[in-house]
Amino acid sequence: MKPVTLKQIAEQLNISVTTVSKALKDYPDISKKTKAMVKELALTLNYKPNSFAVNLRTKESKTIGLIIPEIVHHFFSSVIKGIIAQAEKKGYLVIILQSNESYELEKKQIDLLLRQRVDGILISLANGTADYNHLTEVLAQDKPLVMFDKIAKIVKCSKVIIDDRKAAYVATQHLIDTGCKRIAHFRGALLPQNSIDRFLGYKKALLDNNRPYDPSLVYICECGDNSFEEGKMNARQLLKDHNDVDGIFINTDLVAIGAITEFNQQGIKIPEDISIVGFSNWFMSSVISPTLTTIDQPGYLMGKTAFKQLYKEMQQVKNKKPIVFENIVLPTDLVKRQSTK
Amino acid sequence: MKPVTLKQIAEQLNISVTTVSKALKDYPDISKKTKAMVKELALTLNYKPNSFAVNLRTKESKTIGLIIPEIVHHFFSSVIKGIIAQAEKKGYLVIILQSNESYELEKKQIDLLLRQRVDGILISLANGTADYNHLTEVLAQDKPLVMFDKIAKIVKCSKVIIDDRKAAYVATQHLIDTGCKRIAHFRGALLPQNSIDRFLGYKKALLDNNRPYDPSLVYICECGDNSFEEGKMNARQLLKDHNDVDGIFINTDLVAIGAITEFNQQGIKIPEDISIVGFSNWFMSSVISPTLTTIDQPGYLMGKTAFKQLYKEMQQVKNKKPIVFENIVLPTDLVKRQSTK
DNA sequence: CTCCCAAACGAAATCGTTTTCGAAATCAAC
DNA sequence: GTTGATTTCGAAAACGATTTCGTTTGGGAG
Repeated sequence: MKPVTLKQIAEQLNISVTTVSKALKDYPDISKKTKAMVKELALTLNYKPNSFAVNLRTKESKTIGLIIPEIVHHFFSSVIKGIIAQAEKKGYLVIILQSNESYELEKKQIDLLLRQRVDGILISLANGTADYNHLTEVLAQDKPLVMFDKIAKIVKCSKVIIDDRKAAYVATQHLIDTGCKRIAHFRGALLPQNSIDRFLGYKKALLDNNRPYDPSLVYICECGDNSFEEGKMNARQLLKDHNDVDGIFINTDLVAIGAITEFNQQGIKIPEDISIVGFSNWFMSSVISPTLTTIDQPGYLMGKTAFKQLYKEMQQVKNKKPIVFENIVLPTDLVKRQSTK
Repeated sequence: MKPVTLKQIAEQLNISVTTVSKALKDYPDISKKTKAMVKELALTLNYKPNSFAVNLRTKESKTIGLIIPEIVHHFFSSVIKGIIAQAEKKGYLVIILQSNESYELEKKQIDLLLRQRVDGILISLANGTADYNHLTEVLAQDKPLVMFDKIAKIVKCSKVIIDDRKAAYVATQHLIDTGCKRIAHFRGALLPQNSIDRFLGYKKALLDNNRPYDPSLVYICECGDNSFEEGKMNARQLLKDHNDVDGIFINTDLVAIGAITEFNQQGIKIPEDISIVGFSNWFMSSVISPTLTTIDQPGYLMGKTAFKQLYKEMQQVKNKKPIVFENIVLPTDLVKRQSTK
């Protein structure tokens, strides 16, 4: 009933706990005979080391924490999958917490993870996070912290991101290259770095092509939930405000799909009347009609890369070496489909 | 740098570790003055109890394990969200593992979780799982185990499910009621209980309405990955095999959406030529054109409920009471949309 | 002044491992 | 038969907290 301990094995074999421990870990100073004996009994008793005791001694938990704004989200769940897969390979377990885009929660969760003595933390910031003391506290303890996707440039730690600005630039340039004259932008929330960078890429592409930048063509959503509904709303508003827009670069595929749906319903033709480029390459974008031109954002790879970097840093800490921060930028691709000419 | 311990606090205040521990936990035999002193220093030193040490003594980890076949999946990620939200409320952390539909992995992961001494386990079975020794091992240790969604009826533990058979019956009946004469079924993989029950519901609805059951109308997919492509393939095959089918009940929304796309491309009209009912009420099904009639499967609620049941059982164990198993069946709804008349 | 009781604190055992440092035993060599 | 080296094992001290019993102290009652 109660889990088997080293002590019980030792007593049954009339040897010491020390010997049992060493035998199971193949220490060289234990005879083959004893080792065989111990291992066999351990197996039949179904012995499993008590991780608390092990961790307490070794000061390693073989566990990492993951804080993410939202789990039910294709991109983020791909990231999670990448992280978990990679972590498992290296023998690490992952504790997942969802910040719900709340700074307060995020703070509490960092605290929880530190109490839990995780070996490292992966985090994608909540939109509301503007103060970084909870993060620097982690770093001050020499505990590896890697930020991904939604990061804060100011915090001195490793980061795994895509080049949002460049990707947005490419997306906008594509609209220009395919003949769009007046290009709008659905940007979503105001604050997150993603939103800022994508907006800047959009703006720069316009200016580099000697197009005027018109702020009234940029649609901001205070609610900023990047929803299907947001896309429909913005599309409706756009049709009211400007009848001359013939291209839109949209922050997120889901919003873009909302917009497409609205345009379809109102009889606006895509791409003849309006071209659309989305962002994420959510797999649904190849299913919608018309299929959506978009920027491919490699979620699984990002998760995998983020864990690899965290692992590297955990090794550095283990070897008493200083942590070397890295800034990893993953490539993105423009996926051309039917929503642009 | 290294985390603060009770000992350090004790030394700074010239009192014993015992007193510090008791003060922080508000034992009645410590004076208010000492308590205040200790608590203040603990705060300024940013003391966080070492969870390993605590767990080792108390034999509670305040951690549960979650094994799920696939994370990147709208239904499952909703379940995860429900579980995590509820767990956090009760002060539990969640370790997530993905079995990738592999029995071998699932077995290893159960072992991992037992080593980790989690207080309980939530699991949705892999399709390949047919042997349940790894699960009964958990139960034999008096460790709460709750299965959800993809369960094994044979295992004696609590389960949270929907009534797949009934839901499928309702779906099929709806096709019959709206005038379909010959109704096919895309069933996906052969093994999982879900697939079996939905098939049985489909069959029973036919027989109850004096319709012949024709096995050639049931499409099985050995790959059984419930993909968009599977839907397209099955649809293509169906058009070749039977030109008289005018209704399909499909195992999963994603497959249904694949089928719809194929039918759209081939000029088959929905619902005029063929009516379709899906399963899940994935939010994309209200976005596709035509919108998809489907069975609403409450993922978030299922996660929440599963954790609540697990929590109840963990309390029972804590209070040395026998675990009471429960079978919880959550309600489903038929959501009528454009893909049926 | 004694006795007793309550309030306030501490010593020590415990949880289950790991690891250092000796100690015992075996064996070979001289 | 002594010495030295090699195997093979164990005692004991950690790791950081919790908790059971004592022990001390002070004050009040008699």
